[in-house]
Amino acid sequence: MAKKITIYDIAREAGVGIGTVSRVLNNNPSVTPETRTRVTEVAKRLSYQPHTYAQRLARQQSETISAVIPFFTSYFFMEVLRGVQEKVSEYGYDLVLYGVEHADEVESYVAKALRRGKVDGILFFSMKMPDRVLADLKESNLPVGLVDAVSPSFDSISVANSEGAYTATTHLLELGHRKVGMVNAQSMSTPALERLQGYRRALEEQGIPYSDSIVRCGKNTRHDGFNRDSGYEAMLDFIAMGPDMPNAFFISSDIQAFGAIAALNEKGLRVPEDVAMVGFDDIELARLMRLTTMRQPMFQMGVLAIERLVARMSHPEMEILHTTFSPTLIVRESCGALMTSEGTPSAKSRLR
Amino acid sequence: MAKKITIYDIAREAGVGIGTVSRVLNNNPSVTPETRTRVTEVAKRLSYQPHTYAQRLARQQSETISAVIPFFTSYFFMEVLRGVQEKVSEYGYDLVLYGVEHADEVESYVAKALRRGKVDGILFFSMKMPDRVLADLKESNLPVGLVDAVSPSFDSISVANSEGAYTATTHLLELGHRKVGMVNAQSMSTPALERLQGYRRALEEQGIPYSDSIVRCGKNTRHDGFNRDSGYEAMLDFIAMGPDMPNAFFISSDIQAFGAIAALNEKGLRVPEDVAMVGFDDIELARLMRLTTMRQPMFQMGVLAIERLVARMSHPEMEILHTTFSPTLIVRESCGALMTSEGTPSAKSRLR
DNA sequence: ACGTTTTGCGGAAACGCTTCCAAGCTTAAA
DNA sequence: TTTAAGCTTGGAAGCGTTTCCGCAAAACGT
Repeated sequence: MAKKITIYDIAREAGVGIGTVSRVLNNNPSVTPETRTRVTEVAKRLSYQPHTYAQRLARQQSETISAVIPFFTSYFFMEVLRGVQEKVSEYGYDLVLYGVEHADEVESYVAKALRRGKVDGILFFSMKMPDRVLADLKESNLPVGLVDAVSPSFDSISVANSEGAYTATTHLLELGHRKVGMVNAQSMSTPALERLQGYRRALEEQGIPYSDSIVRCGKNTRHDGFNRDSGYEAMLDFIAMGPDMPNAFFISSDIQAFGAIAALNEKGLRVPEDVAMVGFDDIELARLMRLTTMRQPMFQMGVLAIERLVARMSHPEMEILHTTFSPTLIVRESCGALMTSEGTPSAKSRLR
Repeated sequence: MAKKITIYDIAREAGVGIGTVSRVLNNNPSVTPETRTRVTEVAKRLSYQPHTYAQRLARQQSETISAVIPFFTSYFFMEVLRGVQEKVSEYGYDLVLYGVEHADEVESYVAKALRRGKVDGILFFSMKMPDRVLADLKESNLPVGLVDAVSPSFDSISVANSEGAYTATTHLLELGHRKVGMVNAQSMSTPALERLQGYRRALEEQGIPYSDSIVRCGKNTRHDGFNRDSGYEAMLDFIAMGPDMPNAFFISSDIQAFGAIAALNEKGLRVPEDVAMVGFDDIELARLMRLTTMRQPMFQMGVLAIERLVARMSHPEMEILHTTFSPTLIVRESCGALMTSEGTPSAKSRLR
């Protein structure tokens, strides 16, 4: 390792004081152009690199934002994270990533993050946090943003889950389906709960009684049930109902919808001919699979989350802002809306 | 913000010196049990949190590992990153993430990362770096690991691309296909190039002349062409060949294969009945899509990358290690191997 | 009883920066 | 010419730790 160069080396070499060196390096205007160039040149010649942590200690700020994500890797988070990452680097901050699996990990993480000065701001993704943690967070005055979660005390970016589910279900209803089932995720999850509500509301609005018997959730709990296998299991369960099985489904995530399609195909049933469905998320592969779904502006949510957080970092007293995106219905073929009059999918469309 | 508590506050409150406080906090054994408990109690009472950056400055190390990733978000990287993240937090390091789009960004990033003490180690993903950058990196003595890339001067974790392509192509050949085309990614990309070589070798080994005319790459260059649209475009191009079109394809990534399938379906062609194909990666959805593919142990690659990096951080003089994983052939239905004797896919299988 | 070692501890120094203050020099105003 | 007001500048102080050095007291050996 080449010997470490500090501002003292530069000062000596350039025949100035360390204060001047620091001023030059930080573009402080009160330095004559001559001194400035001299110092700059020496710095370049010695290929000086400031010590990040010394700066952070002296400046009392970290230039770091952290993101706390449950179930690291799921298409939804990845997409949001892309927006986050882009914006973070645009602002010149560092992005440190924490993946947590259980609620207790959040707690221990928060404790660490609260180490004075460690981060300038934190983004929590889809986390349901214990009240005590929320209180600690609030008391610490650390800028915090919530993504896909809501709490009165912090800024949040979320999606109108209930509304989206309502739209999806209504779409199916308007297509003439009377028996619309739902494949849901684990009911402990807030988005899952909200989507269930929207589904229910749509049904009731059309005078169709809600029934627990046609709402299922697979047993696989990974990612709170927002996974392929949970959808697969749930659909297998439905198929076992025989003729009583619903012929249309609102499915609480695209990835579960893919699992459901797999289950249907295995049993010789086809989408949308035999079963119509609408998903939720609009992940990249939904387009490929021709899945009708509710689009969430994931990338944009990530971008906005950082913009908001940065704004709060500079204006801590800013009023708390909650932004809810309304998912939009993307009609593809899985809902059957694009079927030709003969009852077969249009030329472009064949879902398996 | 509650007033900041420092070791001085603890020292005063506990009636000891700061040295002792520090020793207690760092589990240095030369402190009597009584003093230790007294200090510990005071620390807890004041809910002391050490200042991370002061520690890093004094200790001269960052407890941070960074990952530099091109094209943030692609299934491959995400999966590897999951392994990385898991291991990093197990070791108690911070993970800071950099997404870069162009080679020049890498350069400026490396410059920043080399700021003394900023990170304890860096992982580069699938990056082809200018020699000068490699030299700088080497000279800096900073522990570096390469994932999905190789260079003589650094540890690396990669996949036997050529071998994998060879296996995939051979599989198709053994199934009786004589005209096997290839959908490739951008040829600037090393993995793409290596996969092409493997494909070619397989052909030649079976006495089939290689022909440029049945190797295509879509124009979409996002992610170096490892994306859905590039596969879609390439396949459309093939279809335009009419009867001369190959009836089997090795496709350089699963995601491209999905695009290719979409193109085929649009034109009324079916997989595997009309066209057989083998992909590469085995991303989660490959299973769902019944795509025969070459599996890369992505998660495990991430884990190993960190283990290796941490090992190098403690033993800088350790001999440089290159690990190459051999992808394994996962036979599903897209290759046609599972067709029943009647020439139709088996019960479970229907790829569109 | 008296050296000699060991143990526990206090606090200065160091880590490498930013920032503030005082001082030297100019330049402008009176 | 004198005084006031700007500029530049050097360097001390401060950020919150860790660590090293030295000292006193305790433990040990004889």
